[in-house]
Amino acid sequence: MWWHQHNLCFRHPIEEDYSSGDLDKKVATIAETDDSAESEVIDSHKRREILSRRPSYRKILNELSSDVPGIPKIEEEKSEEEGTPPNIATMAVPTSIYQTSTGQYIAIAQGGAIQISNPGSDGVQGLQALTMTNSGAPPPGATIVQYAAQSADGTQQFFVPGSQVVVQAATGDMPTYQIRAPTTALPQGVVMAASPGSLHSPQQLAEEATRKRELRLMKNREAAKECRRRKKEYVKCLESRVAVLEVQNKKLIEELETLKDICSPKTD
DNA sequence: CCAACCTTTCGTCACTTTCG
DNA sequence: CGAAAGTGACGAAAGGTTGG
Repeated sequence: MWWHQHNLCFRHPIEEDYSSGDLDKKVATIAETDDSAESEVIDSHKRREILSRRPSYRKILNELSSDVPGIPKIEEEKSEEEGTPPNIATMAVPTSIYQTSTGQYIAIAQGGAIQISNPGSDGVQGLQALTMTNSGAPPPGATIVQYAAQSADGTQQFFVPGSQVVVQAATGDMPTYQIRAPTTALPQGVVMAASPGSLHSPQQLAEEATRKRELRLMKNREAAKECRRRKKEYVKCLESRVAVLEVQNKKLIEELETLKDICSPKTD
């Protein structure tokens, strides 16, 4: 059965119909019916070693666009790196704005409201409002705030100066953010995560490892989304280029026929 | 109506490429 | 050179389609 999978997977991605998902399905079905999982992994590795990669979609499309003026380039996203994102400006007088290690912005207003924005999002869902459940003195434990995040489910941790540490305490559809008292004071505006050197117990190390894994998975999830978006854009670009070339080809054929008629008029 | 099949979308892993 | 980003492959899940 492996020959089948090899044949499928060795097809160059550009040659495939991206809108069709049955290829994945067929491969999956083949994998499921194979009773040797170990050989599958080994074979998968061999196949990947043999597979040659081609440049990224962004690179290909940008090369295409440099050749053909009509094709737009895929722009690098810069908004998250150039100061406060636009949607932050709509907030109600935040006293502090922080950026997490994953690029999210967190603003804490004087009234205790917390807003989290995802700079990479489309702006509609990028801003989420949180309301702290305590407005006075914090309890000995933690203040739990919740928000309905559509994309972020990785664990994050960052410090809020003067009083608290914000920890994303749970993963899943409804992550929980906890505002905790920090063990040490941090300077204003510093955003940092717990470093391995500051951890002591095996449990803390395990939590740190879990946090890192969640962060990595979240980043990879977002990267995969972005990659698929670029791939779609790339395919659209190719399709439009095909359409343009077909029109050009048709015109050239017509022109050729006209010239033929002129050069060799019929003698009837 | 429902089971079987198809299509699409998404998360994850493993690996490659890019960047500082 | 290591970290981060990008991407192909894979599997799962959900929704759509179709024939009995």
